Amino acid sequence: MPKVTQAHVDARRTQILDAARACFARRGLHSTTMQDVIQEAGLSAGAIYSYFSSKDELIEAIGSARHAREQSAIANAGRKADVRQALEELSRYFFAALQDKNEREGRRVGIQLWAEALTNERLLSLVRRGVDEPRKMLAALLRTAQRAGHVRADLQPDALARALIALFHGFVLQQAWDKSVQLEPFRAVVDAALNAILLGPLNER
Amino acid sequence: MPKVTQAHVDARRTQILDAARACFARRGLHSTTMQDVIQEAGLSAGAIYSYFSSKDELIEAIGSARHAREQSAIANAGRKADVRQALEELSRYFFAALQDKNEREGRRVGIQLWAEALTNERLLSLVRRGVDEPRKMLAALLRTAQRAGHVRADLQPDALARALIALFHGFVLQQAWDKSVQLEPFRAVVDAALNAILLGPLNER
Amino acid sequence: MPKVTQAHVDARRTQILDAARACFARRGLHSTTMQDVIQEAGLSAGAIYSYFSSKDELIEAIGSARHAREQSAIANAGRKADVRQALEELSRYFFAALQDKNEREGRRVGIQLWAEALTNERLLSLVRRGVDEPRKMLAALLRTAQRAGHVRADLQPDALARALIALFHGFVLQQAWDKSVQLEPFRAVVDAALNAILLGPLNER
Amino acid sequence: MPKVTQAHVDARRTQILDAARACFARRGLHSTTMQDVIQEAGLSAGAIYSYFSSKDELIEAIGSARHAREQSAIANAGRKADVRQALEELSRYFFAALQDKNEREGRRVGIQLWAEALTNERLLSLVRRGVDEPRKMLAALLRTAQRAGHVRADLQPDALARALIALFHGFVLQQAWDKSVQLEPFRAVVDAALNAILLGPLNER
DNA sequence: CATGAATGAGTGTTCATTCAT
DNA sequence: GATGAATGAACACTCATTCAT
Repeated sequence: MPKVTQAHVDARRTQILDAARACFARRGLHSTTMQDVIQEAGLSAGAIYSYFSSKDELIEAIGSARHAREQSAIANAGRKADVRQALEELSRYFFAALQDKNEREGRRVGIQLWAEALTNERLLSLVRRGVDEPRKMLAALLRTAQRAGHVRADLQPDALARALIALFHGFVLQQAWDKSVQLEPFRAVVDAALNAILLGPLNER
Repeated sequence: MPKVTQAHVDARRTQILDAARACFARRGLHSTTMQDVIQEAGLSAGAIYSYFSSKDELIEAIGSARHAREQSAIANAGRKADVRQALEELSRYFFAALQDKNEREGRRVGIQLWAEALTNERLLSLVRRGVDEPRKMLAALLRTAQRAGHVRADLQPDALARALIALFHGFVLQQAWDKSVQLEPFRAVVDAALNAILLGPLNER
Repeated sequence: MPKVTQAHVDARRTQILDAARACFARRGLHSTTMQDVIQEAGLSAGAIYSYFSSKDELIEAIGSARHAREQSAIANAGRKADVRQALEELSRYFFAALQDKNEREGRRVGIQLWAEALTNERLLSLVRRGVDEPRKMLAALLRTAQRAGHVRADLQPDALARALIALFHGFVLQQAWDKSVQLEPFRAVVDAALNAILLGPLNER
Repeated sequence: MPKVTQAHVDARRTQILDAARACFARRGLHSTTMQDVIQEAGLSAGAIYSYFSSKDELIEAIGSARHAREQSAIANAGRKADVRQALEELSRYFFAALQDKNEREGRRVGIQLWAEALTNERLLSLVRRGVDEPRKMLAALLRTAQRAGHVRADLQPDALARALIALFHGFVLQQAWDKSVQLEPFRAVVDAALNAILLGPLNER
């Protein structure tokens, strides 16, 4: 019977990841020293290294956690049978996340992971999955709708899915660069875009 | 009379910036050492430091050059009086740039500058101007068209401009993460989106 | 009345020393971490530190045990009144030890202790006694034989003893560096050398 | 035309190796920190690492230099056609080296390399060659002499060679552990042993 | 001017040891 | 007693930058 429960291990890992995320958001992936993380976490170097074997692993773990969270949220939204409902749900989720001040740190780190992925194989595969999984889900959704005549026939579902993802990624960037950027007007544009995609009775109202 | 002409100075600067860009694209802003740049440029440490006073300045200069190039291209396109023509010109420019294999390095470095901007004031202001100037230009264009009834009245020109920029930024990311991503289908979606924005006789054909 | 018997304490100490010896032989005195020893022993850090107060003490204890074992074996052999018998007994003991696969670990660690002794006073005194005690014993033996005319008069008993010890140490090294080294031919040479030392009727047969 | 000559590079390497050797002899291979070597050499960390890429490489280079020196000395001695002359030459060389106070450091480090070789493949191959090359040379010498009837027929030349090497290695150890050990009496024993090996008229005087 | 050897503060990481549970 | 998570000083090594030649 272990004296230290799995719950304790999880708590420590979370504590460390939270500290690392805060530091990375504040000073950047590379300017953050392990010393920074150590202080922020209120632990010792040894303690941190007994949970994560390197700074890179810490970075990867943050990317992983981020990926997992997004994935489950997206998968949830995608379960809606109705295209419009699913898209609305996804839109709701993303805009809610974008509004969330607590998520700000996470988004700032996320952007750094996007850049880091360009020169880090493991992060690249993580980031790719973060694009590919939602893209496939969205594309499947749109393809079904397209067959039923609810989506313009001249557009590729896959490209549409990519465009929606690009829209969100691009907005995450703009918001990170400028806190004063307004979410609502942008949301109206996205909703209009979604409506423009959808045809038929759905589109009438 | 300077022994070293301005032309020579410019050539050296360009040589160094090209070398740095190649290194940054290959190994990342932070993993690239000055030694890497020195070797790639085929110069000495001293030579490089006589043109740029620090690695940061090198990075900033690359960002600046990138900004300047984009700005002039965009300004050019924006000169068209006709909204549709202007948008088509911009779309043409961006997709041409995206297709350009020689620009691949530049885009990879660009993404890293986006991330770096989050923790580097000078880069942040550069990146912001890279968003704000095109945004203002686009927004002005769309506002004019909107007054003339050629753009849906329910959408804010500024938000529309942001969305178009987000779309491009997002696609730059996807393309950088996955070389196999197809440009054409995406372009069709963007064109459809642009058309959806534009109303009236312009939209008929 | 102690709850923990001396027998139990001894067993634990032996268990720890065996584990440490195995690790030291495998990875070297310095590359072996206490964690390695802890795992090999199947105990906890705390348990080990309650028997040995430091890694250095562990090393010293291994040296001590090694010294004690050799000393008693040599002392036994030296009890033979007859020089030839004593030398044969010693030769037998050393070559038997050298043949013993189980002793291989011990010899590997022993060599490391020889090196360590150069910078560790306590080990140095241990190693010195490991040379001096056999040397004095051998020298006394040879001196007696010399007085009886059984050993060449022109050689110093003490230097002869040193040479015999050097011969064995040197061979321990060669064997440790190369497992394929043959013992028998070397033994023949040592026996010839011993015979060359001994004169008179002893040497006749 | 390089501003820095090969001679300068060699001088720096020697300077660093000398400093490292001094430190290693004084405090041991493992207790010596790179900081120690840096101070002893009177250089900076960076300077040292531009000549040797790691502490291990420094250690190996010292081993290599030691090996090279011994090898050439031994090869020289072995050139004598006459067995007795060659053996005397070798004996002279080794005892001269053993007497040399300046070589004391080198011998102390050499012993540590012997131990290190047990857990370091590269050092092992170096140390092995340090045994095998002299052994083969000696064995060839003895084999020739044996065929001419000048060496006892019942002893294997190779084992004899090993024994001579063992004798020297063993004495290096004893001398390192105890500075007061006398060289002369030991030398008399070795000479006697060499004579015992050699037969015929050579052996008469 | 140009060079590139030299600098040295700073980095990520390790590991012998401790001590709260 | 026994445990093993936690400590933190110490380590090998890097790299942006300088400056004597």
